[in-house]
Amino acid sequence: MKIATWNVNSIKARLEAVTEWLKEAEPDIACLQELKCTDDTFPREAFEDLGYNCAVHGQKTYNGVAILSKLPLEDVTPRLPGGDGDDHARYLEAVVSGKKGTLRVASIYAPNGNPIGTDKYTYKLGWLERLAAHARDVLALEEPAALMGDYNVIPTPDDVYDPKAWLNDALFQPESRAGLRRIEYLGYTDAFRACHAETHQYTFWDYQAGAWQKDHGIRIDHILLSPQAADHLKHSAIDKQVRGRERPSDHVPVWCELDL
DNA sequence: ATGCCGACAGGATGTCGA
Repeated sequence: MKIATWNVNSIKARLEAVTEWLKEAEPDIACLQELKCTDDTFPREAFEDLGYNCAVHGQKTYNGVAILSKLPLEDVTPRLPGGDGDDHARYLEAVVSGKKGTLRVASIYAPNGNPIGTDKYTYKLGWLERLAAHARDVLALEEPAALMGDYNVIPTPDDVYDPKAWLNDALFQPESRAGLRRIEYLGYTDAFRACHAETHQYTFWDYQAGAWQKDHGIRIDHILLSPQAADHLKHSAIDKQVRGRERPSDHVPVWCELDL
């Protein structure tokens, strides 16, 4: 089973790019983030025509997450537990049944958190804490699970072209990195890191300052696997070439293959 | 030190992203 995640930065602006990539990459499951559209304006027909079922948790202008799946989606659940009053559409979870059992998948769009020292940064750290608490509950189910999406966290200095340039950014703060690490230390595996020893592999390049041309990227989109899923991990990769196409998202797809 | 670019809402230019 091939599962993927991609922050598309507006599904309306990216519909052609996304359908083109789906046709060539042929993931069984694709988690999308930053739809920037409501449920009723999500272009589900375009994906259903390619054989995908759609679960959507949208929001006008900001955020919005979806799960596309060639297998039927069950137990579709939007929103992280806790965080009363949090109306951001940043989390969507569902269960699919494969040939060898179920896989729980989550499409995640963690807050950016900039600038540091503001309530946006506090919100980011609190959101990551809520995610960790939920990840712990998912882990207790002792089943294959993949929590994947835009975590908006650079895990280590090896995941950024120039660590010094990001020292004052919310994505690279010790507290942000600890928030991601806390989830990994519960027992989750970073699928890409588990498959690749080489450093400086990126999933995001800013639109500005020729970041793509200079390979000034950061790795912030991650697939975290529960032990029962990691046991079936075969391969993982970043579809970097997508960033060089017409009207690209600033993020590219990350995927992994599970023997499920 | 700040903007660079791009999407959105709205109908000019400010907000947000990372």
